[in-house]
Amino acid sequence: MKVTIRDVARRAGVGVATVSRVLNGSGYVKAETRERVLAAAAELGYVPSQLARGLVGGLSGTVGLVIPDITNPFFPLITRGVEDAASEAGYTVFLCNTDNDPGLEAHDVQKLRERRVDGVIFVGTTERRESVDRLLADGIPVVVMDRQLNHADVDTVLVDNLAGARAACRHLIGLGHRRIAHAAGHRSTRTGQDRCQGYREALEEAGIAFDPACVAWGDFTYESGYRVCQVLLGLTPRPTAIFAGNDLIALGAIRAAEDAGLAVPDDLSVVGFDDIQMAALVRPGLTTVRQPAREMGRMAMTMLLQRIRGEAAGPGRRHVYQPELIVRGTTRRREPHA
Amino acid sequence: MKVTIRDVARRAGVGVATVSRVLNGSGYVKAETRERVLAAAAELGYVPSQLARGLVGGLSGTVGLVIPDITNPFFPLITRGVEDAASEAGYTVFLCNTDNDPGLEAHDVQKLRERRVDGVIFVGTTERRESVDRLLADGIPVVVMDRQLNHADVDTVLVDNLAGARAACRHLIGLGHRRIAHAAGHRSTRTGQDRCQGYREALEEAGIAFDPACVAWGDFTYESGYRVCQVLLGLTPRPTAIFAGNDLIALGAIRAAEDAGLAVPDDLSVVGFDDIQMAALVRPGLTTVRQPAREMGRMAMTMLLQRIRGEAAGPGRRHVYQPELIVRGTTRRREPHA
DNA sequence: ATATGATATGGAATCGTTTCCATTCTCGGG
DNA sequence: CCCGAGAATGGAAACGATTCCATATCATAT
Repeated sequence: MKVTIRDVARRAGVGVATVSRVLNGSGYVKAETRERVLAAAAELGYVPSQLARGLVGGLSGTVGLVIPDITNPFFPLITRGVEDAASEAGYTVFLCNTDNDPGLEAHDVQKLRERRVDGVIFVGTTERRESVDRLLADGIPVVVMDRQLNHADVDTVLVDNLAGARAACRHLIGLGHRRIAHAAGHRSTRTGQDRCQGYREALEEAGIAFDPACVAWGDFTYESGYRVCQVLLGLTPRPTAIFAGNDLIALGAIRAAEDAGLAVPDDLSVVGFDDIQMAALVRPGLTTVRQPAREMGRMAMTMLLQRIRGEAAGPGRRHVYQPELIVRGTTRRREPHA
Repeated sequence: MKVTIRDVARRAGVGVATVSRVLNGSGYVKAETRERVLAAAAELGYVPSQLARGLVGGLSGTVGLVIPDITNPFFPLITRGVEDAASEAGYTVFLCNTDNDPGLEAHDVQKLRERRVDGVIFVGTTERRESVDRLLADGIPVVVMDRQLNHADVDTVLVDNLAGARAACRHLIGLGHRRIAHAAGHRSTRTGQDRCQGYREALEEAGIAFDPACVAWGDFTYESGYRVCQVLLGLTPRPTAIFAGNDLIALGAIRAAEDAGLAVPDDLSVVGFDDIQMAALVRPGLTTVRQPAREMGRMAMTMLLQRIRGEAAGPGRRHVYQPELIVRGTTRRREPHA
C-alpha cells in the first residue's frame, strides 16, 4: 500500500542508503545511479515520511504559531507573514488559538511539544513564562511578538509602541486639541502600558497637564472601545479627541460617539493603532499608527529559523520596528470655540 | 537530554510495554503500577513523541487546512471553527495559504503528505482535482468547503448559495427596486455561478427581464468590486440596486458609488454576501446574507474526524447550510420617481 | 607494482513508540 | 491439590527514515 524507501531501493536495484543519499543530496552517488533512483521514486510516487525523518534525530520541519484568536483582525497579517517565510523554507505551521486562556495555552504547548516542533512563535500572549520555559528546557527555540518577555533566551519582534503613541498624540496636539482622552487597552499588557506612556509623554512635552480621569482602561476589543468611550464622553469638559489603544477600540469609540449624537471628526477626533485592513475601508477612514504586521511575522519566522539552524546563538535578540502615522479622515483641526 | 519511554520505564521499575499501556489506557495494568508509572512520568517531565507514535502505523494527530489567504476576512472564522473542533479532539492544524496558485497548492499538499496528516480540509480552492486525488490515493480523507467537487469520495460543507442570492434579490425587489445589477465574483467558481443563478431566478419570478449588461464579473475582492461598480453605474438606465457576490465586493462597490457622488442607500442600495465582521461595523451597516462560517468550519472538521476514525464510510456526504438575510443600512425602499 | 585518496555502495544500528506474543501470577471451582 | 482463565507484565519486532562504518572500485602518484 504505502511505498517506502525500501520499495524505491528495490525498484532501482540499489541499497536504501543510496536512495537516501540521492534524495538528500548528501555523499557520493554516481550520476547514472541517481537517475535510476529518481526514476524509481517518481514511478512509485514515493513520498518520504517526515515522521521517520524527524525521529532519527533530525528536525520535524514544523513550527508552532500561538496567537489569541485568528478572528481578531490584527492576527491574520502576522500569521500570513510567518507562513510566507515558513513555506519558503520548506516548513509547515501549526496554528493555535488560545483566547488568552492560560489553560488552553498550556494545552496547545503540550501538543506542540508532542509534535516535536522545531520552534514556536508566540504572539500577544499573556506574560506568563511557564509555557516558554518548558519549551526552552526542551531545547526548542522561542520567538515572542508584540509582547516583552524579560527572558534572556528568547528573540523578540515588536513595534516601538512608545514612539507610535507619541506620534499619534502629537498629531492630535498639532491639530489644536488640548483635551485628549486615551481609550486604553488591557492594563496588564506591556503593549497597553507603553501606549499609555507614550500618550502621557506627548502631553507632557506639549505642556498639557495629565488628567487621570482621561485614561480609561479596558481591553483590545470593539466592545471595550464602545463602553469606555461612553464614559470618556461624560467627562467635563468633554474631550475633543481620543487616542485609542488599537483600531478595534477606535472603531468602537467612533460608534459610541455617533450613537451619542457626536460627529467624527467634526465633534471628536479619533486615532487608532495597528492599521488593520478595516481602517482603510471604513468611512471616514481611520487615522491610525501602522505596524508592518506581515513584515514582522516574516521577520519572526526568519529569526526562529536562524535559531533552529544554529546560525544564531547567544542571548535573545530584539527587533524593533518603527511605526508610521497614517492620517485619514477621523482627525480634524479643532476650531477654537467662541 | 530527551527523556524517553525507556527512561520512564526504568524509573518506575517496569517494562516499556507497561508504560505504554498506562499512558494509552489499554490492556491490563495493576492500579498500584499505574500510579508508579504516572509518578515517574511526571517527575521526569516525560512528553511522548507523536512522531514515533505516528510512525508505528497509528495516526499523526494532525490535519491540514488549505485556504487561499488568511488575510481575506472570510477565512479566519472558518479557520477558527476548524481549530476549535480539532483542538477538542486533541488534533493540531497545519495552516496553508495558496493564494489560489495551483503551484503553491501542490507544494503545500506535498508537504502535508510528507507530514503524514490524517486528513485535509480545502476551503474555496480552485476546482482542480489533482491534489485531492493524490490525497485520496494515499488513503487520506478530504473535506471540501465552499466549493463543489464532483468527486464521489469527498465530504462537502457549503451554504445554499442559490437560496441566499434569491433571498438577497427578493429583499431588493420587495423594496421596490426593478433595475438591479449584479457585481459578480469569479466566473470560474461554482460559488460565483450559483449566486448569479439565484439572482436571475429571483428576477424571473418577479417578472423582471434579465439584462446581461447588468451582470459584471470580476473576482471576490474589494478592488474588483470598486472597478466593476464603476462600469455598472455607467449603464442607462442606471441601476438603483446592486447585489454583490460577497461582502468585499459590496464594500468596494459602495466606495465606488460614493466616489461617483452617489449616496448609499439613498441613491443606491447594496447587498453583500458572507456577513464578515466588517459588515456590522461599517457605517451604514451592510445588508448581507450571513453564512455561519465558524459553525461550518467546525462541521467540516467533525466530518473529517468521522472519516479518520472510520465512523463514516461510503460515498461523500454533503452538508448544506441555509444562509440568513441580515438587513442593515445599505438597502432602502426605492421612492418612485416623478 | 603498490600505496593512496577519492568515489560509490550497502548492511545494520538507531530514533521512540505500539503491539504481538510469551510468560508468570493469582484465584475460584472441581 | 490441581487446573484453567483472567490479570499483569516484559521482551522484541515492527514502523520508515538517516547515518556510521565497512567494503569495493578506480585513477593516479610514487
